[in-house]
Amino acid sequence: MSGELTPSFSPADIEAPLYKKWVAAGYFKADASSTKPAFTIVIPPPNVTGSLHIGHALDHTLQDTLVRMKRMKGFEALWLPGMDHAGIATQNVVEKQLAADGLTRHDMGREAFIKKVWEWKSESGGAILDQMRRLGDSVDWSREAFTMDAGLSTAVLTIFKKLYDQGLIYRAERIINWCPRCLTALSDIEVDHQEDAGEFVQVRYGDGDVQITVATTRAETMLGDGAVAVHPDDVRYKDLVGKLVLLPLANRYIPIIADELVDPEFGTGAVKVTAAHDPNDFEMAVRHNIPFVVIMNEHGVMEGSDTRFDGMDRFVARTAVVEALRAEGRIMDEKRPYIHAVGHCSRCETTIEPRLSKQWFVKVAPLAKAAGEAVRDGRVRIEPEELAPRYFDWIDTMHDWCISRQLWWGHRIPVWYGPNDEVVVVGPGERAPEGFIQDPDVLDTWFSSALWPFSTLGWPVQSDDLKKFYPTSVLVTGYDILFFWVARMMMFGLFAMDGVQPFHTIALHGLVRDQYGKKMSKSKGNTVDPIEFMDTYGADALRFTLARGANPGKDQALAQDWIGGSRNFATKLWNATRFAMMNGATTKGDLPALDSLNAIDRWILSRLSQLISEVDVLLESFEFARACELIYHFAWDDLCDWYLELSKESLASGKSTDTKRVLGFVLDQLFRLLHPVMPFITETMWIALTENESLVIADWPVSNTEHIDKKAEKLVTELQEIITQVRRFRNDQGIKTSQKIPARFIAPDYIHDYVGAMAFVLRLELGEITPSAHCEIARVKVEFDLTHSIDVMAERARLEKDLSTAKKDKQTAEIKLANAGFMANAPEAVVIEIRERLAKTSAEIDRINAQLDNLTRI
RNA sequence: GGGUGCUUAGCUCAGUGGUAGAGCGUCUCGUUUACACCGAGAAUGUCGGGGGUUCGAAACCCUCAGCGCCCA
Repeated sequence: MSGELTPSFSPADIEAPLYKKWVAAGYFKADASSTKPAFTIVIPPPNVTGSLHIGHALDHTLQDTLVRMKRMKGFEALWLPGMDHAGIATQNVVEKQLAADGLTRHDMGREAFIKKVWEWKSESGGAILDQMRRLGDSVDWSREAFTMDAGLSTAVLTIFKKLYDQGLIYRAERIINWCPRCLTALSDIEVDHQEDAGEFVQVRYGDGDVQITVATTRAETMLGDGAVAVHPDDVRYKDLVGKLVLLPLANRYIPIIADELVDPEFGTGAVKVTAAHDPNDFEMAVRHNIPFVVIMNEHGVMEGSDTRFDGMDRFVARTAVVEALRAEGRIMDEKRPYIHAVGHCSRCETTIEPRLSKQWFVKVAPLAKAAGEAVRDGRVRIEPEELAPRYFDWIDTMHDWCISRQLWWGHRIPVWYGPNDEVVVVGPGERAPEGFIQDPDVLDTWFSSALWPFSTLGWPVQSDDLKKFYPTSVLVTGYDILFFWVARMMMFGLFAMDGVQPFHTIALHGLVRDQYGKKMSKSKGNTVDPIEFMDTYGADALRFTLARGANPGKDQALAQDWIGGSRNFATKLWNATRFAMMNGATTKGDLPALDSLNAIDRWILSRLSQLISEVDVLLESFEFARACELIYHFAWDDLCDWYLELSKESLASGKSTDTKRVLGFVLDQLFRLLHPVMPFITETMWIALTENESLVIADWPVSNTEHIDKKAEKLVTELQEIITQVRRFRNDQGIKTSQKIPARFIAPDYIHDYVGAMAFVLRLELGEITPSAHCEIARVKVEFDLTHSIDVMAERARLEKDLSTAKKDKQTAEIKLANAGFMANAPEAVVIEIRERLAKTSAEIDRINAQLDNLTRI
């Protein structure tokens, strides 16, 4: 039912039906055969296990804002949704379910387990998709993608083979990050470094002439030591280098070597070399031909040390080893707790164990170089640019990427091994030779997400989608996954697409923090639920709050009160629109000629025109916060507090049909401008007002420079000053709002047309009066006939306050103008401005003094 | 250790050379024919400290202090 709005705004009643309508109408569906220019965003794929958290809500709000704006601007806008298979996370979820029945994945076997995961996905996966509908995401559901889909899997095989053939994928035995709980290798970025309270002990090795004390935080690994290393220039140990020293407990002799890697300042300047259990030690061991002694199994349990510690958990062994060493009098010093950074599995928080193991790696140097260049030469822009150094810092020093995972859920590595150690990479559509066995591992989840901007568009098939929508326009994401994801997409995108970058712009936003600016975390209990917020305040209020807080690359604090404030804004708009419609606001017919309009109408059109051009520029440059701020103040201050108030008299008297048309126009344009951020409420109000089909497919407003009217703006500013002055007077005098005061205006001609409007706002009764008090600004005087005598004290206080302000302003102006340097160097316009300020404040001071004189006479 | 950002009103934050701003909170008054999820008015700041550049600095430079994030 158009043409009417319910007396109160109820988000819950309008949101779901509107979303259904939009999807049914196909507004979000992009057409690859369209002749319109393309605008593409691929969604950062949420985990299939995930649900919508407040960070998604922010990320999606910003993307939806851009996509909706571009759609209105006439672009063929595609926002492509989808999900990530999230290898470890998903496997953990399903394994946990199995564990409830006392089963492990090994009990089921690989094939059955994977089937189980797919079942889980179809039953419980993707909860986030419905939550995205709540938020109003204008994604093209017909193109929904999943990283394990057939098409995307083909993309994975294709690029794996291409990388392998060019020597960019290799298999090697290296020290990798190992999670003893997930039982898989992890890449560097899947490891979180936390400050842990550990221990730092100094252990004396050797006896008699050959003794040396080493420092360690992982005493148990000494059982696997292959050497002791010192810095080559360290005079303390010069004589010991080359000698063999007794390794306690293990009762082996190991060499003392010299290597540049050792920091002579750290600890005793001598370090133990445990080649199989530490990446730095590994490097040294390779250089010095030190044997790799593996003393721990995949579960982090001691094994193979041939000591009594075998069979102990690594942490139990740590204590036991230290005690055993102490018993031998070999502990020279110990610090406990010793706070140092320790790696933890980002999925399960288990302490990472560096482990010697054979894994597949991507050789990143050439790929990273291209990814760096694409940003350096300007093909890809990072917004805000302050974050670019962080990108370079990472990409210029990136280590080779360990891509194999000892999991079952994911893209299985397409490498087959023959009976005589032959290695064959099997591309899409190819078959492995008879008798070959496939590598059991799967690829890191980020391997497939790195292909997202083109695998979702059909690659490796040269599809219409790929031709139309690649490269994508902008990637909107939090700076926290710049390394995880963005850098990898850059590397693979440039490689797979023959140097064509995956996106033109990387627009980074910050993180949502709690109301005190603290990081949200489950352990702190300060997380918030966007769904609850939408239930309470509506999706528009949540979206507006997030967009209003989104300064490029900056974190934002969020509190429930902020969202309440946005809900209030929505209510305000709703009520203003109801009021406008009750008073006949219309969008029918042409806008009246400018010269036939009164100054108030011309003023709001002028303000609107500036708003449109400013908001447009701001949204195009990802300045969501500033754009929202401008809209908020235009709507609340200019439109509601001033334009509607100043128009009430003419609307009530029915004398102006022009105002009804202008009001309709302003609302129409405002709704268009605000629609990308608050789609639901604007759509509802706009349809009621215009009786048109949908704002989603309406045109984006264009600023009309002819509407800019400085004269009208100056006049209305003057009206605002008078009105504020009179309000202060009434307030200070304690005159009730409801009490009408007989009054008259003494003002120049150009004000006369607006005296009625002002009197209405100020509740003044115009007529011939005997004045007993007055207010005055610049060229306008308002005289009142007060039935009771005025509060002289209050009036004196008010005037004296104004006087002191004016005097201070005058003084600053005088000082400037008396400054020879200022007069000589300041630009002409600034000098004129200061002169005008001086004149204005001088007149102000005279006027106030006269009023104060008058007051003493009363 | 390397990189990077921040320090402005009680709180959270805008503000890149010309009289210090917003939201929320606070105080006073008020139901006037859209709205109390409201209106009107008010208070609140040596813009972290110290130097410098400039006619003029919250902003540019140097320096000190504190906080944060990323990486090692």
